[in-house]
Amino acid sequence: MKPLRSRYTPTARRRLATDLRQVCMRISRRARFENASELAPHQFSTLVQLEKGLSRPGDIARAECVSAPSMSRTLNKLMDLGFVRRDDDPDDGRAAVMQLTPEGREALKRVRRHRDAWMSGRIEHLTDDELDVLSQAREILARVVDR
Amino acid sequence: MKPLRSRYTPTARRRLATDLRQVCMRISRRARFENASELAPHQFSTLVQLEKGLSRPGDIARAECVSAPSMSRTLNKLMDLGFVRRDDDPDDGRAAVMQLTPEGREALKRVRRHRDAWMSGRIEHLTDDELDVLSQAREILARVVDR
DNA sequence: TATTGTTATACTCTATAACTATA
DNA sequence: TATAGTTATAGAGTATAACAATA
Repeated sequence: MKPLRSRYTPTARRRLATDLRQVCMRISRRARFENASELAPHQFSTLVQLEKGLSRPGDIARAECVSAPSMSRTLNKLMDLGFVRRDDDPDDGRAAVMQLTPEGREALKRVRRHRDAWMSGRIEHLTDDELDVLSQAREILARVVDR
Repeated sequence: MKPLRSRYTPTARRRLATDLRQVCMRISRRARFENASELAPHQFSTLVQLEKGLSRPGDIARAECVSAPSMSRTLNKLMDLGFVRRDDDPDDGRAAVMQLTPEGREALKRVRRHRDAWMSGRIEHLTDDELDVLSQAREILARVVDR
């Protein structure tokens, strides 16, 4: 809860917000560039939706905020790459059931491994005190981004 | 400097790196969605290069890792929007000198203001102790991303 | 008649190759 | 001959509209 009197003025809070946003966006950009050739951004995030358990093309399109025809095309491409499998829904003749193949899971793992390796290299040289700060920050930021 | 004995095992460090990367990418993604209709990503980052002082189309293309024709097209669009101005280089008849217009600066400011407003809303409710952690984390992360 | 998904078509961003103008 | 930039053309992702099949 925000106390009535805070050491942080509105200006200081705004400044902190700006700095945090910028540094997060720069980290994100750099991490994304690692192994960027493995999967295009829309392909990666589509695989993530499948990993989360979404299986219907329409649901995935809505989750990714793209049109149904775009998702149709993306899923076709991912099937060509062998990362996604399509089956007919036994309960609804109109619907399709998409799922990750083992190769698709491996592709996700490879991309994440590269990104994580880059980030690990960044924090490698930090002191325990600095790691303590980042460890607490991780928890606060995770809480804050979701609410 | 990394001490010889650390409370952080290699596994704990890897876990921290992964968590930090993920939360930064999620914050980045959400912030980017704020006012996403104002400028496309490639337009925004091109304006940022001009803001940094780059003026030659070729230099900007290299900085953005896109081809010269792509940058040519992007700059034409930004000129149509009134965000960028083009002059001939007086010293080199082949070259062009691009610069931000006041409208271009305003557009950058608007996008950043929306993103910052989103981030400010996220940290608004935090306690002073939590803000202290984030304030220290901001400094550590900024140092770490550049090196 | 509504819903799921694809096909048809067009627009944008990207690239490579070819071109113009200048150094 | 090399460099700066544009034009020509093609490939990929996106959208809307129209369509097929099923509920």
